[in-house]
Amino acid sequence: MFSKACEYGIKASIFIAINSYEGKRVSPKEIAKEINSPQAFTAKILQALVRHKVINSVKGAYGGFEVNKNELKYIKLSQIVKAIDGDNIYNGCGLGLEKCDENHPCPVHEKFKDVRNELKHMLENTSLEELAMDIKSGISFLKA
Amino acid sequence: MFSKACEYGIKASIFIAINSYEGKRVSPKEIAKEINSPQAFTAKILQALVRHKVINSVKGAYGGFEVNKNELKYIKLSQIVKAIDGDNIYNGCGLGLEKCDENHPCPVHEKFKDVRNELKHMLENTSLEELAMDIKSGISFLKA
DNA sequence: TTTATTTCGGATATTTTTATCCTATTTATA
DNA sequence: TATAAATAGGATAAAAATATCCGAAATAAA
Repeated sequence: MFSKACEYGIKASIFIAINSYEGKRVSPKEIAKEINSPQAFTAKILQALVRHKVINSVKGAYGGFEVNKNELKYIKLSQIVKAIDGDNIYNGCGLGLEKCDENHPCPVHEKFKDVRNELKHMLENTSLEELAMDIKSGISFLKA
Repeated sequence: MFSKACEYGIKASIFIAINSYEGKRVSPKEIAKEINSPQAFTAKILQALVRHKVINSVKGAYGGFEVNKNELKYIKLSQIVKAIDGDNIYNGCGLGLEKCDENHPCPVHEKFKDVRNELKHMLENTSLEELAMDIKSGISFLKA
């Protein structure tokens, strides 16, 4: 469904959110340990999220990654997914046709709509804040 | 969502279905041309579908790929997807956790359920027959 | 201003997925 | 039985995704 890069990006963002909530910046090293991901690769993904302005980075001593605490509830999963995997999962054809729309649909175009809408709805209505809260309260987990 | 291999597998199966309906067997060459896919790679995928008994092959002169005309309505998309991409899209964790269930859920476990159920429902309730009919009647298309 | 710390970004390596090529095997028909 | 037409399957190749390494640039504090 999502690429490894995107999975790491989502988990990393949640961990950053938890810490930003408490005014702490975190490093790729801490993040990778907490979400059980390869550190250098994770760092690259964080860079991409910064470029897309999903999260913020502060260089130099006492720096690290953070998100604006007040924006936590407005940052949606969809932003992270689009930043890393692009919008193919939103707009791309389920069977990979270059051109696939109402006028020239692939065999599963109509059937796929419901799935895509459900996914879209989920991604656009799930905030980093709620995901972070669930981790904090022990309801969900970032690694096995 | 699906791998390229799976996309080819679905489109190939539909084309085979159309032809089997008319009593004709088809070759990887014809299939690849019709669904706009690399021929040799498509042939490998067809082999996999045969091994998983989704479609049938007949070797030698006048051979080719076919499906039992009478079973067309009972062959569901889910069988093709499982044969090629495995059941990860069904059972795998949305964020790639090795262990992710009700007792130890990933951050999106609950939210993901609806999406997965919608997808599962679609795959398990869509038959090769209906997809083939739509192509035959010009409602949908196998290539752009 | 120097130092230690930290992100940035280019280069490279590894693994997986996608794709190609060639030979062996099977089978219907002449 | 010989031949031509097919699929089967192993060996490679190419491309994309995943992962690692290292030096450059930025920055806070001593």
